[in-house]
Amino acid sequence: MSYKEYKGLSLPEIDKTILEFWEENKIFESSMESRKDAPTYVFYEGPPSANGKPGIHHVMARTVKDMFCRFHTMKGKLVERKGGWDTHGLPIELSVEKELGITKEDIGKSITVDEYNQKCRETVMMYKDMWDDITVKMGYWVDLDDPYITFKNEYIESVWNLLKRLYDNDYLYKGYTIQPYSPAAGTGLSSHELNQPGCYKDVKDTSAVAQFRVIKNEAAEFLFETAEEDVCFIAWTTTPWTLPSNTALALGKKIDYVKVKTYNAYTGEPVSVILAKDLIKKWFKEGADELDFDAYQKGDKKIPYRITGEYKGAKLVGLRYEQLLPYVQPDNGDAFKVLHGDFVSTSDGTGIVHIAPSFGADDMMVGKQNGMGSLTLVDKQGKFTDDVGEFSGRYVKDYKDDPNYKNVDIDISIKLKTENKAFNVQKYSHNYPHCWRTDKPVLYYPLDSWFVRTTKAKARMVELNKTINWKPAATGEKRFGNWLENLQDWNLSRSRFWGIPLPIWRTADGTEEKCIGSVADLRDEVEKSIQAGHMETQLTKDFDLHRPYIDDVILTSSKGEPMKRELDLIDVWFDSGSMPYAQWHFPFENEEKFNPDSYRGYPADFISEGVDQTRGWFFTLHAIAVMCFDSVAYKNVVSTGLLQAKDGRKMSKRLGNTVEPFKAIEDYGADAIRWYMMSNSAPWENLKFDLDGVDEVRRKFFGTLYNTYSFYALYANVDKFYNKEAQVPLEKRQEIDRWVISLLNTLKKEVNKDYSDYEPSRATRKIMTFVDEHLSNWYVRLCRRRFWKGEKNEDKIAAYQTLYECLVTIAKLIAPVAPFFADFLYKNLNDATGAEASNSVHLTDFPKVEESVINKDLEQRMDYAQRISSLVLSLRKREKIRVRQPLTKVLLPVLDDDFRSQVEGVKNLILSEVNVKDIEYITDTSGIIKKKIKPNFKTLGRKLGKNMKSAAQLIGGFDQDAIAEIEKTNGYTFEADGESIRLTLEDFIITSDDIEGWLVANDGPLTVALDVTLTDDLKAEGIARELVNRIQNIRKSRDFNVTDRIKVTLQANDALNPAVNQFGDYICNEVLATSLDLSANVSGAEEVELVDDLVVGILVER
RNA sequence: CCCGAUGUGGCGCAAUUGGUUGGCGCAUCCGUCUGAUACACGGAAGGCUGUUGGUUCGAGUCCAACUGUCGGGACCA
Repeated sequence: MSYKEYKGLSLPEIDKTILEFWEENKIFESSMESRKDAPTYVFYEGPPSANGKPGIHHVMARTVKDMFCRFHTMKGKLVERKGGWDTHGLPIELSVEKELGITKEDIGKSITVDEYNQKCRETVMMYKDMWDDITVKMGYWVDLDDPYITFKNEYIESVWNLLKRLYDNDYLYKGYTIQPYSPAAGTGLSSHELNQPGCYKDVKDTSAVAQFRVIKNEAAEFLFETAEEDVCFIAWTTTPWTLPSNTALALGKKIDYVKVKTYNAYTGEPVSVILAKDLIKKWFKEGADELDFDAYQKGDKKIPYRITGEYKGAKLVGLRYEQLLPYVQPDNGDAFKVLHGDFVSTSDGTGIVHIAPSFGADDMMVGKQNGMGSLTLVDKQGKFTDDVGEFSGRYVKDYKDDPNYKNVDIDISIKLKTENKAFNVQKYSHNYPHCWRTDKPVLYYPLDSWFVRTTKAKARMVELNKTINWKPAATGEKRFGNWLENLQDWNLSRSRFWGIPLPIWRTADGTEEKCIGSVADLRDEVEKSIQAGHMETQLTKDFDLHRPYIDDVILTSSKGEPMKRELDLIDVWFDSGSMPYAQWHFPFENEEKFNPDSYRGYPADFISEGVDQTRGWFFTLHAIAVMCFDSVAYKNVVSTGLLQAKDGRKMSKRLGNTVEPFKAIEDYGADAIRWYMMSNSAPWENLKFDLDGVDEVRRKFFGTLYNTYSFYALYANVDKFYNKEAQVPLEKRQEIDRWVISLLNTLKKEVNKDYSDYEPSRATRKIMTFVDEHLSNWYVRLCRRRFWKGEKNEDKIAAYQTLYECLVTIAKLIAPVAPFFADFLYKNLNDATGAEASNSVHLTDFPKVEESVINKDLEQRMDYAQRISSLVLSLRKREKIRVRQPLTKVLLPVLDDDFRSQVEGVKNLILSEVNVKDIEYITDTSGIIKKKIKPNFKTLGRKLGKNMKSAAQLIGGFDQDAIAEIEKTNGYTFEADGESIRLTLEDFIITSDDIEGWLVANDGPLTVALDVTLTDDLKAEGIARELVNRIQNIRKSRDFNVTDRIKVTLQANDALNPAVNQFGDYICNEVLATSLDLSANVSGAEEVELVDDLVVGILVER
């Protein structure tokens, strides 16, 4: 079978061909089947939600996942890749509500919970086909046939089992917290919802500074100068409606406070107020401290004041004050006391903070810490309860769009003013969160919630995190590490409908509760309940564990009381954090995957998601693993960066700068996109995605590789080389063969290391350099003649074998990143030769390094050759001498014998590459080399330390004689601080960058001069080579076969005579001519310009 | 406001972990080869490494502050 040849490179075409091949031959399945008894490399797929369309950033994330799974498969591991779908959560509820045109309030009214959930179930998979499609098209190998789905009963049962484990180990508790709550929508809001654009709005509210009268007792004595003095703490609030619920004040221990004597602006009564010293200027007019107190009249614009005391906050802590609006007293703790709060600042307000524990998270916290009671005088509709006097029943904000709504904040302020309790009332503009659905202001409200006591496992979580290999490390140490250090308990409750129900049942009085850990347990409990008369029948076989059905399950307590389920659902993050276990329905099935003797399925060796999952999936996986199994959930984690538009901004539909993934793949091929993404920068950097960059990858990398293959295929077919011949031993091959094989093995080694270290950009860049610079632009270019010239002898076979090995190896090295092209290349080669048994590159093993063929001397030698050639070419260019014009010699200064012998080894390569006859080495003794000396800072730094500067200056001043002396004596003795320090040759870098009387070029330590003298012989040879070139061009333009013999006739011209006479045989040989004649009159000749001003006629006949 | 990442020719990225001549690709300009026809190859030009200060004999690299960008969190009185 011959090698396939193609008209041109089309990556999208290759995608299609290879996809078809994979499907027909079940390559993905085979790649796992063939490893089924091998050690595992465990990968977890973070489930996407199929209710949104896949974007180009998913291609990025999944390329990372795919490539490491493919790599480890090739390394001989069994890599199971179970796909999954995230099916619960708010986005799904929202899209359903949007589709049906309903809101949360309608659920249970205009639509039953049953119907609602049914709709969710359908919506969840809305774009599943599209996801499956992109998965296939981008070449992501993941098991789509048997994915885990978070809404399935099996999945839920596993989650319940985890919850039960937590419950049994005292990790679950019910408690109050202050959460954002929308009275208008009647629902709590997640911080996620609050962070949606537009939620924080600038609003003008009535703000009040209230006066809290200090109770004069022993502790407070020091504040009072006279018995009648009215001393008040003043505290500012932008939500006066919380004032009736005030139970404490908070200030900072270290903050300086003052007592200021003044008059109340509204009543004109004398009063002494306490506030932070830093904030005096905010509340008192400049110069008013000099006004006459007795002259003050009620209503004066400037109110006189005097500072009459100064105290540290610590001294005020513990003092008591009179309740501001005494409608109700708290019965659940102490009240009306001054506390210390860390959060108190003097950036605004008065430095004293009004605390209503029911309406602020900080308030709640500081209140709890100090045993304070709370008042919740606003109900869930957002109106005052019945015991708030004249305010009873009034809405604290306009939640009902009532045209007659009267602002309660204002009325409360007025009441305070008239009762001499308001120090200041004014409009205040600030940023306040609003419910994104109703557009109404949010309240912070105490809500019942179930919590996971993650704080209890904090130390262990921190400890185990240190064993995880994070890419990049900073994400694990800093971002995730800091987050763990500041861990709060995990609020598990969500008051929604579509999600996993909390499996906890309680008696009405809350004295007894049960946590259910499996369906079997549930059935047992139901059985008991039936006997107790709370239920009539056992659950059906396929009983849906979702709401509303589960809510109808009533259990029975030890005393025979009915127990009802806590209505909450759990946070969907718990769903996804449970996937290691729930995807296998553990512990009800697949226990062997979790067997500590083998651990074939747990924990994961590798996961990867976007960095935004740090506090999401990465955390929940970790938390659940640590709390339930005292284990990590993953050993290696790559957190990928953001995919931005090419202008560095976020991709968004609004800006119209999104890249459509299907179209991109259709246009450029999946591999170009994958390779671009992996090679452009490390996966955790943000990627500015630019299709021009993808196109560049296609041209430069895949184009070059394709051409290299095409070249190989063209000649190998002509020579019928199918790699059946015995391998020519390396020592019998040419040096350039040994070189490229050496480099290839170095490449294998490094790529293997980079892939193993999760460093795809390093690996891909090295491969690109090898393919472009070394394989194509050096090996193939220099060896081109070997492939088409002469018989199929040993040297030719060696060349084929060498190039074949390079190409096959490259196919394997790129297979994880560019799975389509890799298989295309591999199959084109291997299908023709049958050298390996595999019919796909993805079933082969990753190439093993042959250390014995790595020859660093050889690599360095060739590096010299490449660089010296480049220098000579640049000199030619500067002198405007074309490459086809041969020259006599290159001059090369030699500083040590090693260098000379290295160059000697590649001399012929250099000479033919740059078309020069000889290399002349010049040594010291010639006297024309100018040397330069430089300190070697790396070694000198240790020896000299502070004396570096003077040493560097001294060394810089060395002349040729001094340098010669150093070389002769192998060093130099340096005097400093009365000490003499012996420096060796190693401490200097001696180079030669000039040759007297010659034009030179240099590159680092290399220096090259070119003899540009042209003799008649050289000119004739130059012409001969130009002729060869022109005749070849004519052959090509006539579409002659590469093997056709020709007859050449030249229009006679004196300038051609020397060339034809001396180099006629050479010309004939090169162009496969049987004759080469000069004729005075050639008809049908092509007129061609040979060199400047020399036009000749050439006739080429078959 | 807090935390993290990041800032290197016009653009996208490197720099052996602190060593003195800061590389590569694209784009630009000028050329050139080829029995690989793929806009391939070569060359040139292009930089006060965000700013300021510090540590050090020596800083793109370490530290601090500031500043721009991105992300995460908090947003309260």
